[in-house]
Amino acid sequence: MFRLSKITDYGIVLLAHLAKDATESAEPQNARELAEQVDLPAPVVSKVLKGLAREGVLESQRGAKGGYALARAPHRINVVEVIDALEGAVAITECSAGPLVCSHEGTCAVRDPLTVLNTVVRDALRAITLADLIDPSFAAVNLQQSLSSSPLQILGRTNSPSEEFLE
Amino acid sequence: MFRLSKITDYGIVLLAHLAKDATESAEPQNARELAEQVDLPAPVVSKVLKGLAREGVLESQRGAKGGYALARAPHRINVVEVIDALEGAVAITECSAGPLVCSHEGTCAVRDPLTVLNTVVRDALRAITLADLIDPSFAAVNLQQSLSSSPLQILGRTNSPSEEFLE
DNA sequence: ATTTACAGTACCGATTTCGTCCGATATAGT
DNA sequence: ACTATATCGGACGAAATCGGTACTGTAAAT
Repeated sequence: MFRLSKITDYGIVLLAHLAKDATESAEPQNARELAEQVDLPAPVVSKVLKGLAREGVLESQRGAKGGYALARAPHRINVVEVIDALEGAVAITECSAGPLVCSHEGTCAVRDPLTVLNTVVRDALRAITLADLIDPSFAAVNLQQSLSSSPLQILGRTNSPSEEFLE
Repeated sequence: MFRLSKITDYGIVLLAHLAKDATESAEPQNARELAEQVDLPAPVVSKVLKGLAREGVLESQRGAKGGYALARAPHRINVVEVIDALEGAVAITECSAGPLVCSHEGTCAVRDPLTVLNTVVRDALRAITLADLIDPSFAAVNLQQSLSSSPLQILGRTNSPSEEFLE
């Protein structure tokens, strides 16, 4: 299905890296060193960090001894913020391109439901924070649990899903 | 954030259209007529329908009087199936391109969590069916509810999210 | 003043996506 | 059998997007 851009992927890796070292060192880390540690080209890392700083996920310190540091504690930075910062908060669909798609019936029949889809996905990702990403126990536990439960049950719907899909 | 490709968007629109007429007419609808009804170029519609048929979301009938029909009832076709059929089930990230990203620490620290992200998103979309998309009450109800609840609560986590985000 | 490091932007190459087209194959009706 | 109708499968070209680089400007520390 849809995937994140590499830039966003890098952003998550970089933030996770910063989050792990965020315990004591309140000192900002500069882009070049960070690039070495993560083994990515320095210009790219710089670009990613700039984007995150512009949107308030990171705080930047200019000049000598400058660098980047998390703007908040890891558990208060969620994944949607990161994605929005690096890919510009585009929605799940862009009806903008085809305004006449549903012209024969006035307003499109699935536009509203698609925004619901969008909201569901965003909510799911908003619930995951940087702290979760660097928590070794997070992956194992949730991967298992999510197999037996459907997130939308919480919306009051029990539409008996997902036994008949092979994937 | 990440968005669906146009092809997938068209696919959802087409399926919703078919689902609405699926009540009685078990007769297949041909691509050309469908294209007119939805006001999309015929070759594109054809391509989309082909993809959906190949993956078993639609059933195709060749020859004269041929066309496409839903392979199952609308409530048994979910959104993830549609996306997988039309975009090839690519994952949320593609580490394949940069195998050395995390070489300095052996295995990447965030790979597993990212797969969790992927699972969460897929589960959220799997819970939504074609029947939901054409149900007028679906959008209004869930848009409202999803604002006050976090899908991940169901995973046994209560990490008190989302009051501090402006979006 | 000099050095360090972020800020912003512009740019090019590569990749992906979008839409189209064509020959082959299967079915229905005459 | 023949013909008209439709899907099947793949290939192709143009357009848009993405990934990565480079360059100039600005701010802070010594």
